[in-house]
Amino acid sequence: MATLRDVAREAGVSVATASRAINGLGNVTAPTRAAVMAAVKKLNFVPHSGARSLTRRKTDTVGVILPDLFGEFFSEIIRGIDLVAHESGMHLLLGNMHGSTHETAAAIAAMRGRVDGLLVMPPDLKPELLSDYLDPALPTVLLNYDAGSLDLPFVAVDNYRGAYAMTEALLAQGARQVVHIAGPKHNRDARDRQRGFVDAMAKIAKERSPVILPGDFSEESGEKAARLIVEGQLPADAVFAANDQMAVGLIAELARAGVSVPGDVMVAGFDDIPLARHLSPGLTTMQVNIDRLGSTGMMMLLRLLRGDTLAAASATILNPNLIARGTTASLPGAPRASAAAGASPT
Amino acid sequence: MATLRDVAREAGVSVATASRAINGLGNVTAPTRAAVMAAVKKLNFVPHSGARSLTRRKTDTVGVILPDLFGEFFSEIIRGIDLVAHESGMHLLLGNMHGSTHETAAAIAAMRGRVDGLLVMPPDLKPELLSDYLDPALPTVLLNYDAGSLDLPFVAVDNYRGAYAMTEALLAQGARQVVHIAGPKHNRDARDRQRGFVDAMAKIAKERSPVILPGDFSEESGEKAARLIVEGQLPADAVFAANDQMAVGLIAELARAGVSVPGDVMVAGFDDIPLARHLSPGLTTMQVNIDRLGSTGMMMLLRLLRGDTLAAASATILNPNLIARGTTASLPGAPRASAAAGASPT
DNA sequence: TTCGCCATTGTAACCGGTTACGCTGTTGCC
DNA sequence: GGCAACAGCGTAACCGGTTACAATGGCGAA
Repeated sequence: MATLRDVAREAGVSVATASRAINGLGNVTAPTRAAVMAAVKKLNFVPHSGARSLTRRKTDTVGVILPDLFGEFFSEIIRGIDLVAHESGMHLLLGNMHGSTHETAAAIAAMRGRVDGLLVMPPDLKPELLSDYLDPALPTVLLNYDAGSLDLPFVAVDNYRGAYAMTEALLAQGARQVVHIAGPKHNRDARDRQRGFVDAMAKIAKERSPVILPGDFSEESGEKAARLIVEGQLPADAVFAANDQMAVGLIAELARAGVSVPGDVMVAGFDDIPLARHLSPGLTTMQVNIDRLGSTGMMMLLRLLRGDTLAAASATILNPNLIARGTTASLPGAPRASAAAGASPT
Repeated sequence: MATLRDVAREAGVSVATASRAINGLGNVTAPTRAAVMAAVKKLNFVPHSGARSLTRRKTDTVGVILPDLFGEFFSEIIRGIDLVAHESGMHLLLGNMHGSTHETAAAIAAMRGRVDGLLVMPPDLKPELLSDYLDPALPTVLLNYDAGSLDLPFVAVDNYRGAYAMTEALLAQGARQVVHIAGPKHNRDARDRQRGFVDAMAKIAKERSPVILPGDFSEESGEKAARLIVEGQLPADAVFAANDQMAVGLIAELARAGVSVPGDVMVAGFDDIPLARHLSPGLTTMQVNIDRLGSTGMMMLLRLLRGDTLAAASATILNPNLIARGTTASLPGAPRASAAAGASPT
């Protein structure tokens, strides 16, 4: 592979001039530049980005560290990030912590010297640990994580409010026995959603103590919950799953057992994965514009890179909105929710 | 940020020794190593991967260039790649050609010096162009692209055979008027699938000339096709869409018009996106293990990086397999396809 | 004609690591 | 005791670019 020195020799100029000509700096005569460009073509020279970024102290790359790459959630985040990164000519270096704390540290360390900034989504990490791993000199934006005590900008979804609103809506729809299927214990989203559920129940339906089943965001945990209900061990006329995945499993298992949704049991999820609107009946859920999580985070990071100092105060909270569909539509006498996408129940 | 020289000074040794101690090379005394490590801790030193890879001429990173990041297809590919990349401690640098040929060149050029190898998926690029862009010195594996004349290893899905088999199955199921919704004209997958359809029709159902509607892999083109059928302009008792996305749109629109699937029209897709099994009735489709496309490609690339010279002959062709579900289940008298996932119709 | 200024170009230091090579001091052996 | 072999460590060159600074030369002004 040709290097800049090769090009310079071929064009009969110095490396400095060759570099200037290639990068379009002003002070190069037209004929000189032409000679350099000819040499570039001839030798098939492509600049070595690694070397360039070493001296420029700028890589035009942002590191993205996600807990996993499984499923659509992450795919959408990456797409959102890429959308705005691409506009500013930035590249994406993907790191994957594969769920392990140890790997998180490794992933972050491996980014040193290859990225200008970091987008990190650490759903089940303690803030203290996180600050140990992060390099304070490296602009960093947290995704879907309320930094809390940490002085870091972040963008997150208001899971609490979303869950609260969904619970409210179910009760307004006439549900009397609302069961919540929770997500993984250590997962922040899951915990916030559960809190929203509990608080809404406490506020609106004091007399009924909230029932919470354990889950782990997988279809299987939804199925498990369904079996409890089917076998009659758990009276329920509405189930609010902490994510759509579980709701899907739940519905499938209920269908197998001949339980009608929403006739016998209403079901609601959280996330609005594309599958949700394709089920029949459609799944009522909290729409989170996942790609906006990524694009907003990336925009914040770009501002940091430009030198704007975002205070921790500059956190962005995205509000999910309720999409009412068929799975919560039919309690007799209850107001019938619109099936139109984007419609809000209030 | 601390550099290696800082560490060396702090530990009272030379940079060479510091480097050796940190990298665990043999010839360093235990006390010396301990001193270096103490300095590393104290200064919070993290090696600068950019600099390291410059001299090592090795980046431990592979570049992944995809036509786009939209939808699950790419997400699954990335997941497959990451799966095996992660095992070998490799990082992923994502490039996105955003559909434009010009950007493809830019994306490939930007990888120079930041990656050890390349995984490229250029669905609508001419081989000649591709070879212009690619650096022959950089190990490269093509994804989902038959390199043809190019002397490059690749991994691809046998779209032709898959489409052929699906068409066969529809006819065996009793269909008489099979319509194919094609994908984008310039897309290789789409063209191969169309060829498979045409050839199967020619072979098995000579008398019926194959009907082909244009499409672009989007749900909308499926809906458009549905409207043609509903309005009676196009007699059809079976539709084979070139991908699941279009099949989904088709089914939704047919449902709105009150056309029964599979009662009035059978429907089949291609890809087996997760949504497919969640529709009711389930969508019959050709299962492509998309993640395997990525993981297989990555494994081939790793072999190249290890120095094995794969001849172009080492291409891998993945065979899709037919998943029969509800949307092709009900022509009277026809053998009823099993709804079990993974079942083959023969 | 001579001087100074400016535009163009070259020399060389540097980014932050790795590593070939050489130096030193110990140890083993005759 | 003398010498070779060798382990541990340091010096400095290098990876492939960028860029501060100096050198050169052409031009207009005095």
